[in-house]
Amino acid sequence: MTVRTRFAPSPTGYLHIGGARTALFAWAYARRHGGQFILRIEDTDVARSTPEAVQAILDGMQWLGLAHDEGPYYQMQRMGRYKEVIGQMLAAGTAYHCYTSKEELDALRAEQEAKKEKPRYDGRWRPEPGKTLPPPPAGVEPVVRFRNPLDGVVGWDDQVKGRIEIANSELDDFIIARADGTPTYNFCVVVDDWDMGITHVIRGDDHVNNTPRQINVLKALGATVPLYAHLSMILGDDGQKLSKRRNSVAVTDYDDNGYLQEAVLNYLARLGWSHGDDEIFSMEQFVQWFDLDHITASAAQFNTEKLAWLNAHYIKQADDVRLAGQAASRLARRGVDPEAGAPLERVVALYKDRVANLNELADAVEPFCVEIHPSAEMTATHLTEAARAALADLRGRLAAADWQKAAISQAIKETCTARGMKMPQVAIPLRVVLLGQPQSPAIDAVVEVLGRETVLQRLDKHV
RNA sequence: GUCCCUAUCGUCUAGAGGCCUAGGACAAUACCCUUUCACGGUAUGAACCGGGGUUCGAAUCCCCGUGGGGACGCCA
Repeated sequence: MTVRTRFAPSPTGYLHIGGARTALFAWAYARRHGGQFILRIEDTDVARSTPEAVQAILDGMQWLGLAHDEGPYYQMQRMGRYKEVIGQMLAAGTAYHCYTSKEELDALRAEQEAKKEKPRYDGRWRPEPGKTLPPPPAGVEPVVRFRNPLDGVVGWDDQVKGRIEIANSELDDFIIARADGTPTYNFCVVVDDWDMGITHVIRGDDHVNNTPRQINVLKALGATVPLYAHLSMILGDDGQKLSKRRNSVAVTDYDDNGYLQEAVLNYLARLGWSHGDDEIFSMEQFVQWFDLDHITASAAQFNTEKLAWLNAHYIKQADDVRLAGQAASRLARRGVDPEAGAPLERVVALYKDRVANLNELADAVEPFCVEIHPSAEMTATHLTEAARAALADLRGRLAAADWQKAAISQAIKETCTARGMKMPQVAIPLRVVLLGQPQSPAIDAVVEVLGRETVLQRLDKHV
């Protein structure tokens, strides 16, 4: 049996970080076992689903590199099939028409809540041997309800949480088709998972409570029940439920915020799953190692600092050309011409082991591309008379120097000696003049990469 | 209210009865490196939710509390 997993988001918003992890795990499981990963768009909520959201999900999946082998399937395009199955169930007696109005249902619910009972449908239209149903009220379009078993328990061996059993008496006859004939979620999922031959349902644990209902329908249909693995939820940095207001929830936000895909993927993989003490690993390794046995059953809190650490790690590893491209596009977005200054690949090489994200990298690179304007405060602090004199001295030496690190370093050292100054007393004012900041990578390397023309020109502005 | 899930350092986690005086990682602290700031290196502090069992022995198994989460829709 080949493994078939699926990711089934509803297109009502962006691909959020929790969904991304679910997708990652389902994808990895299919890859691990040489199976197929299927993408299914659950768009039956016509009021909330949008084509933009579908696109956002597709974009998010693509950014992460989670390619699907089949799909995307759209539930709205499968209406005929759902109706066909509903017809079969009605004929087989595993489903029935219910004429209870929404008002009656509300009243029933209120009554049950008043009695501190679990709100549930009371089965008034459920056909039973020897039971006489009232005549269908005129002009009322019925809903279709699933005829859930009355007793016994539904159970499954959850691949993450272990054995879960729920008494059928806890379940009621839920609606599988609305009065307008459209099928409902719990029913569509069942038909889809069945038709698509899904072997492993890997999804968020907010679906644990849907699972017994779905299993009952599957059984009524004579379908094979897949294996279920329910992933616990991801909490925000603050330990609260993820919210759009407080957290970065859309995966593409991470792109905007300067994160590399491999950092996000590695972080997500490690959030709720582990492989011994391994913290840093490639997607190839992840796919080789991934299993359902090492998934945590409890909720995990998102830790932005750890993500940042991973991101810094992957930036250090990244190819200079790739980083230069990233810096260039981020600069361009700020209206900075990335071609205007020193060669980006060389600049980026200077900063790649000092920054935690791509936006910081762009910040660092920017002074190499645009005219800089050190603040008055900055110049007042660092460009003292002595400093200016030293820089003037250095300018002369640099103008004549061979343009390579060793010679540049030599020129700076000579200036120090000539002026009777310590290295930082020259290097820091030089940084301020060249980059507008008192800190930078090794000053000789900065000078070299910036280029003679720019260096002399910036020196001239201040000395 | 009912049902379901869950509980190891601040955080992510290792741990499947003795290997645990509980390991790793992020973060924190200290020191080292250093031409500034970073990076890097070394070290330190930091946890088994509480109570009962079971057992020669429990972080690991069971029960009860407590905390957290979820579900109870003609939403998905």
